Amino acid sequence: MEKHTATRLFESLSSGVRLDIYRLLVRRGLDGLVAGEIAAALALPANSASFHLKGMTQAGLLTVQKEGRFQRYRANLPQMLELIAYLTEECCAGQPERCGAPPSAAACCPTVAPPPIIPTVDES
Amino acid sequence: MEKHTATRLFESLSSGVRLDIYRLLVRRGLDGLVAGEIAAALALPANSASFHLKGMTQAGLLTVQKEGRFQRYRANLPQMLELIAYLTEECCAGQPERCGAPPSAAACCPTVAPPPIIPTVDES
DNA sequence: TCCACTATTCTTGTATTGTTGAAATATGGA
DNA sequence: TCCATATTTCAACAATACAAGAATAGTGGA
Repeated sequence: MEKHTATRLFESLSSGVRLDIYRLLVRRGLDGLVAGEIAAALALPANSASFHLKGMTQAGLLTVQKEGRFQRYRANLPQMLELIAYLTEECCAGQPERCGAPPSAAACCPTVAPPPIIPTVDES
Repeated sequence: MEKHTATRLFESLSSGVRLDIYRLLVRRGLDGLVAGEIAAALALPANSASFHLKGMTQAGLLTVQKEGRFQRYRANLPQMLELIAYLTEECCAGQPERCGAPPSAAACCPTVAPPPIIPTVDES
């Protein structure tokens, strides 16, 4: 994943309105919701909802499907998994045992070649 | 997790500079880096690095520890796991089997190819 | 004490984002 | 065709974020 893609996804989730939209759609899963339902559920003006839905879709966070005069939006979960993988890439320099996170997080250390860590002073 | 906490975390990751800082610190794991090393590694002016580090720390994305005249920063991985859990709460209306995998597990285990959680609508 | 080093804070200018109301586009039915 | 519904686009304004330079605070050694 490219950095620009990642920052666009995070930016999409950095507003309360868009975070609400995303979580609502995550809960709906496959069913998704049409634009009007989303606006109604969150008490948003239609144009405001449309503004955010467009941005989230362009960022890759949502998918949209035309249904007559409705637009059905769904959360793009695989994209979210890629984002998390990008975020935790080369976690703990590929040494899971050094990972300071709980056991469930130890799995965030993929078995990739040791990364080119910047030269640093060897602290104790 | 409260919504405001989540949006602040996402906002922290929505700039290229801060995303670079976070990923750098994720790779360093428990060792972390002091402010000057971070600025040097990313070719940032010291005041710019300090500005972003402060924001990320206040958001809860990083932790900081004083070491003499140095400030050692580390990625707050447990907080990231909480964030992911918040994001995928009640995924698919509480029927995770419809996703193909538990979100919390899938989120932090991208060692295998990301599973097709939801068959997304073809957006091309 | 003075000095070098580390890091942060302050200030200013610029750019971007979010919200609102009004208008426009697209679809399906009478 | 005409009309109601669903959604998007446009325009304007306030609010906020970012970057860079200068100045300030804290630490440790000579």
